[in-house]
Amino acid sequence: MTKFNLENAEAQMRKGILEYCILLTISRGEIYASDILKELKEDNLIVVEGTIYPLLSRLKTDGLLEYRWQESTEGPPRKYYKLTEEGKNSLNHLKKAWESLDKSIKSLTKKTS
Amino acid sequence: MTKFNLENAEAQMRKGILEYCILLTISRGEIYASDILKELKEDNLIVVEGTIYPLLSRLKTDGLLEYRWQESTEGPPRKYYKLTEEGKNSLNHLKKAWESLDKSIKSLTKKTS
DNA sequence: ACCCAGTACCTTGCACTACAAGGTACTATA
DNA sequence: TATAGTACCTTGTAGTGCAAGGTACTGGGT
Repeated sequence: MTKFNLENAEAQMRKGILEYCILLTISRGEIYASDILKELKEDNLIVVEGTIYPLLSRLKTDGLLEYRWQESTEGPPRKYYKLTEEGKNSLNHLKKAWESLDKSIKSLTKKTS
Repeated sequence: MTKFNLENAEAQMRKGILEYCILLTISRGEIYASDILKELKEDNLIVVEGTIYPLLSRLKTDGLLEYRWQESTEGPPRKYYKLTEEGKNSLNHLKKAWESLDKSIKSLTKKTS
């Protein structure tokens, strides 16, 4: 017997939005994975390492991101990511998609209340 | 070589939100699957049959929804769904989750611009 | 010299979701 | 008795996030 899992449902809600959030964060300037995680946590977005590394790799392979290595005095070298032109374009599209979705939900909520 | 697929990315964005949208729609009163689809399309939310039927079944199994059969003069009988008390509770939680997410994105966007 | 904590990268296997494609069955109309 | 329209449902696949684990660099303590 399955039981409705609210935490899971909320996690599902965050899915898919993540890509948009990461592109948004990188658009502010060069940044590396661990710091992206910290930034997102500050805005109450829960993400973990196992999620972000494969995602960054995929976005790099897809041509939305590029990176350079930089030495660190506090540990291993870091990969600093930034958006490519294509990445900036895609971010703009995702922004429109988000706004459209936001509008749809607001419309639905309005009808309901 | 994979290529970034914007439509897919936008579809991913809608994932997880769907459950919330369906509960919202049903909370307005008894309704059956095909009409839920029409309502969501009116608000620019793309959903298809193969998505909604398993989802409704799951929400019923989880105790968030209940339904009754009703004959139709225009075709086969329909399943009219409505929220249970637990369903109303979960909807409230999902609403809060959505608002939190919305807030996070707005905060991120603000920093960026 | 050695170990350990902290940082930063990455991979593998699993669970979950949406979708495409197909199927069943009822009604009304020609 | 076909055909179109409605409404239900299932199966297989692709894509995503996560938990858990692994590698490797730095610096501080003993």
